[in-house]
Amino acid sequence: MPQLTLDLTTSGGVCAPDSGELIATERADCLAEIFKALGDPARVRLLAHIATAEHGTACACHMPEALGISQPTLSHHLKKLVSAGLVTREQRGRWAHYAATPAVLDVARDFLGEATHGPRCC
Amino acid sequence: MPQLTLDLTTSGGVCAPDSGELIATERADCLAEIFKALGDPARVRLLAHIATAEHGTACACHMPEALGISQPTLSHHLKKLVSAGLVTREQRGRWAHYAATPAVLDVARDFLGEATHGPRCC
DNA sequence: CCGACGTATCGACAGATGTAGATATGTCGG
DNA sequence: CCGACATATCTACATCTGTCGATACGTCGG
Repeated sequence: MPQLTLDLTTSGGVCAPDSGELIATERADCLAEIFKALGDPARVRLLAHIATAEHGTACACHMPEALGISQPTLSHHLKKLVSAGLVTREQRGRWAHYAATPAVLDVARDFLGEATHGPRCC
Repeated sequence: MPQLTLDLTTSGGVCAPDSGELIATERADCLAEIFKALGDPARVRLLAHIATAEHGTACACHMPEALGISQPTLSHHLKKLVSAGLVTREQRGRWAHYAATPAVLDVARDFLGEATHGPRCC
């Protein structure tokens, strides 16, 4: 059912009609998924740990003790990061190595940049 | 019960000892709170809408219809954004105007930048 | 082939979250 | 002072999330 009510209220009021942009639902969903994956302290530390590792990749074997979480919990968090595309998983023998995905990080960073710079007036 | 089993497994294994940095718990909590506030499509669109508004501030009055959500839900989301420090609230008469907080956005953006650039090897 | 090991999945549970209707609070116009 | 209006809070509820013990899966060494 479409909104047929003409909002004449705005013309009578003082509030400006509206000027902010509305980003597409798909993009909002995509960004929200990325940010949701980072919405946990354990995963924030995890990503930082992986991204700053020596060769850009980190083995999962030492993470439980390093972060103070159980191994199933670690696996759960890593799965979320992988699902969001923030990190990639590579099996090497019996060890799992994880690496950050700069492209996806940039997607989030670009959005924050747009929001920071505000309306491109000047 | 403390773990008394000496993990000599690591010395016998092939996996590198560990090199990734561990960021402080406080910082991880702070970042996670920011990202969690952005971990919802409605709030992502909300922030984009506010940040791209004409004078950098947006009135809440048109947001429910613009985003297709109810007024209590909008208020709930705005409260989350304010709590995380991503936006600030200013009451003007009977309207509430919201503005983005670039400093907090930069905190999140800087973290993503660190994670993107990976280990500062070169 | 077997046992040790690293990792993922399953099951369960407490707690958090998104949503909207009903209601309260506060502000303006008359 | 009262009614219209913008916004926040309260309440309720279904769903999601984080956590970990138990267990299954896959890989290696012997």
